[in-house]
Amino acid sequence: MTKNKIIAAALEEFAEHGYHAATIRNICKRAGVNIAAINYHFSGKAELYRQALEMIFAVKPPLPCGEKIQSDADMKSVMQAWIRTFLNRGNDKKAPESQLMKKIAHHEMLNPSDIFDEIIEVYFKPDVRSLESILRKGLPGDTSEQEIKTRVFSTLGSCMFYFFHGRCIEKFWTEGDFIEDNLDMIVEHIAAQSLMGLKFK
Amino acid sequence: MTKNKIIAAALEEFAEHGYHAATIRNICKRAGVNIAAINYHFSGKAELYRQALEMIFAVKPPLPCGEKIQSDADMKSVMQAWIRTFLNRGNDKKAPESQLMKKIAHHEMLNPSDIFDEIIEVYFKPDVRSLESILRKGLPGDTSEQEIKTRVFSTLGSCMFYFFHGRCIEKFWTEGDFIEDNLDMIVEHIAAQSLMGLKFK
DNA sequence: TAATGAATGAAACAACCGTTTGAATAAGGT
DNA sequence: ACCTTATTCAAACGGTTGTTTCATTCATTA
Repeated sequence: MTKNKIIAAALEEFAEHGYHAATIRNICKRAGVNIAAINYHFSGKAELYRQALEMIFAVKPPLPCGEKIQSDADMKSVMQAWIRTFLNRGNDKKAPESQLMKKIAHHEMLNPSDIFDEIIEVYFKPDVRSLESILRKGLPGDTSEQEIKTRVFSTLGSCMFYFFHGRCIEKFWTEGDFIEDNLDMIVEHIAAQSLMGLKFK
Repeated sequence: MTKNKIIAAALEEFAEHGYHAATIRNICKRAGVNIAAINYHFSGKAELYRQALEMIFAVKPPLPCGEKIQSDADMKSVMQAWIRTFLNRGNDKKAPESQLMKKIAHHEMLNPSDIFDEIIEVYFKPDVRSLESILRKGLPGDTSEQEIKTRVFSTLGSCMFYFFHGRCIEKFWTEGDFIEDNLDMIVEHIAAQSLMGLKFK
């Protein structure tokens, strides 16, 4: 199917260069189709991008929330599961397109298109709400909203750093894949920091 | 001075759109000069970008390191100072160009130019080393290098989240400037998480 | 087999990019 | 005043972008 070949090539091109810097000539060369195919199968570059994003963000493994937490041990394991699943979203060995999703998301984070607001709303915001619900399980009822937000952001920050800037880490210390080699320790450490001072109640 | 006007306009344009998407026609319109001035005063777009980056990354407030830490209280205050200064790098009210630096750094993080490796080396890596030296002051001598790195990255992650994605935070919960309104609490919270389980020795 | 609509292909389109040209102007020294 | 140099300007350059055109090929159905 020509349409699928184009979308697959487009995802690679958009992931590498972002929307503006990507060219339909490169996309067509990758896909092995004629340039005119873009305006035939889609109505143009913009619509191709929209459909490509719709496809890459279509499926996502669900993140655990705090609903069924009944103890401190639950809280710890659910938090670790949340972090692990979040990090895995951009590095799923069984799903090579996860890497493309991560790169495209990174481009969009810097240079948001009209579609991205919707993606944040549908794809990303529920995950943050899940994280929030986990933390609330361990926070006193009278905790200020600001403190809750700060805790959420700090956890999210650590995760997003590994999620987005993972490849940049190599520039500082390591040779090889630091994250993959130390994933268990990283997850445990972020979880421990996130749950610092918290007790199930 | 025409050259300065061009650089000032270029910094705004590069910050907003990144190197590739920025156009010299827009830069010249901003600066109120003719298009040919770019190739007269500089040798082209690339050299203009190089000089603009050299200017915006020229000065940076130094970050404290762990050298003179003598107690747990020192460790806490130095860590808080490090975090506060780091966050302030991209939000200095007394230096409006800090916002431009932050945006340009963000673009470079995604789409690194040849110059960026040098900037990381000269501008950014020493800061990470400072953070590392602070943490080492509270870690047992037999702590594994992996754990030290993980601690550094987690702290760095929280900071960089607020540094880079601060404006994106509003999309989730808040109206207004969450970071500025709650800076003290954020700094204290990140510091507390970072020093979790650490004791001066 | 003939006819119809979908899909592809080579070539050209206007618009924009960074860069260059060459003439016009401004500034400074003798 | 003059000459020399530095600076500005409008216009055009070649190249690349997304898009369009229109003839050709392919697949399907009658």
